[in-house]
This record gives sequence, structure tokens and C-alpha cells, in this order.
Amino acid sequence: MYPKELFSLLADDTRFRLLMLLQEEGELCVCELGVALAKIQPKISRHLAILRNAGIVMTRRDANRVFYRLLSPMPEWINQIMETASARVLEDATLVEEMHRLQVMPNRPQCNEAASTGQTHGSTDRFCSAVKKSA
Amino acid sequence: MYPKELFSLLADDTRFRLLMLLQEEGELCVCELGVALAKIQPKISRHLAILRNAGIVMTRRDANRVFYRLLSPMPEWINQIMETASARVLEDATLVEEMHRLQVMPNRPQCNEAASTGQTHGSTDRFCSAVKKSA
DNA sequence: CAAGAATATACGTTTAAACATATATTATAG
DNA sequence: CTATAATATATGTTTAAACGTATATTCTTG
Repeated sequence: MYPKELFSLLADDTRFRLLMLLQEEGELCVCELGVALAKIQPKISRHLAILRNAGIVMTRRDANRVFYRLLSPMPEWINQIMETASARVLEDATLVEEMHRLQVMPNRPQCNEAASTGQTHGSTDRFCSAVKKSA
Repeated sequence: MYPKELFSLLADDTRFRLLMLLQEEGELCVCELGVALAKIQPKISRHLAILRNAGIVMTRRDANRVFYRLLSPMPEWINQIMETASARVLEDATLVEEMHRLQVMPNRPQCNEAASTGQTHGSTDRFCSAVKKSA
């Protein structure tokens, strides 16, 4: 990935907040991210798809939830930039509000909640990095 | 400046290259930047204006040339991000080509060339940071 | 003063990103 | 199988950034 591409990803507010949240929280599913950012679902999914196609996040399916987290290992230069950005972000109130919405979220899925409920139909918990080729 | 604003500045290719060049070369006038990037003058000026209004570059007038350089002192977090980016940039050939075009530029102005030619009409060499308020 | 050089901006157009709504996909539960 | 939940994508529209061309500004030289 070229610096310009990374900066384009970070220049959109929704994507920037998604990445900051994943950096702080580690792993979140689409509905959690939607609640935290208070944005409608297709908007969250669309921006997550952009991040996924850029190869900067990974996904894990668990039942009918999809959990997102930052690519690991992350290239060091990207890591440095995101760390610097997140240090700045911690200084304003937005992230605090987002994390609060998460904490009071009704029916918030615990990580692996469904996975510990026992098997149902198909097997779950597979990882994929899903970098799609551009058109 | 918020991280999102910085990333928006860096997401445009012309602005990104302008900043990388200023970081490597220290101070360059508009016509030098135009030659290095091989772009038409209004395009260079327009993007320099965006950088200037964002407060990330400073200008110095010398005769009828205007020299640009990075804001100093630069906020540390911005500095970190630009350093990380420029380390990546040094790995590809584009910057080398740009600096070569500078070296072979005909009538390339030396820094302070006109200033050392003696006074003409008005005084020059004033600094300004020129952060314009947004509409 | 007029002429010319370097830079800046205004204006109308083009391009690309983001959007909301609707619908498709994938998986679970019954 | 059907119904429902979570997520993804397709489509047409809106918005904002970048563009090229033309022109204005600022300064120097004579």
C-alpha cells in the first residue's frame, strides 16, 4: 500500500473512526460499530468493505455476526501513523462517547458468545482476509 | 488541526508530493515546485494555497518569487506522520525523478539569489504564515 | 509610467466519493 | 421447508474536490 492510499482511507470520517475504534477495542462486529458511531448499517458495511478491500482489516464470522479487527501483523509504518493519530484522538470527547454507547448497548454481543453456546448447523469462527482485486 | 484534516491534505497526490519535496529540500519557490512535479502553474498554486490556508506551510517573498517551506515549528504529531510517510516515499523512484528535474532546471533560482543582488524598489524577505479564516 | 515575469484566484466543467433506499446474501432457529 | 436476523451490495442521486482556462495581482525593470 502506498502512503497516498492509506491517507485516502483515513481522510473519510467514518473510516477514520472505525479504525480508531478497532484500534482501541480490538475486535467488534458490524452492529457494535453501527451503535458506537450512530450510523446506519449500510453506511458502516460499505466503509468496512473499503477497508477490507484495501487489506487493512480482517474479518471473522461467528454465527451470523461478522467481527472486524485490524490486520495483524500490521506493516510497521502504518502502525506508526495509526498510533500517532490515535494518541491525538484520545484527547477529544468523541471516542469517549462512542465507547460509552458501546457499553450501554442493549444485547451487545460478547466476543464468541454464540460460539460458546454450542454447535448449531454449520461450523463458524473461520478467519479471512478477503482482499478483493480492483475492477 | 484534527487528524482527519491532515489526512485530507495528504490524500491528494499533488499536495502529498509538494509536502514530501519541501520536507526533503527545505525551501522551494512555486516555479521550482512546478518543474519538479511537471504540473501547470495554477494547479501548483491552488494546492499550495490549500496547504497555506491549513497552516502547514509558510511563505517568504523574494522579489517576485514566493518561496514555500514547511511550518516550523511543526506540531510533533504532524511531524511524526510526515517523517514516516517520507521514509516510505524514499523507497520509490518518483521523488528521485522530481529532484532530478530540479537539478537540471534551466534558470533555477538560487535561494536568496535576488536578495543578494542588492535592493531594487521595495523591501523583500518578509515571512508570513497567512492562515486564512474559512468561509 | 508601460511591459513583462511570477504567482494567485475566479469561473464553469468534470470526476469521483459518499450517500440513502432498496434488495440480495448468508446463517440461525423453528 | 419458512421466517427472521445480521451483513453485504446494487442503483440512482447528491455533494464536494479537482480540474483547465482565463484573468487578476504583485513585483521588477526600464
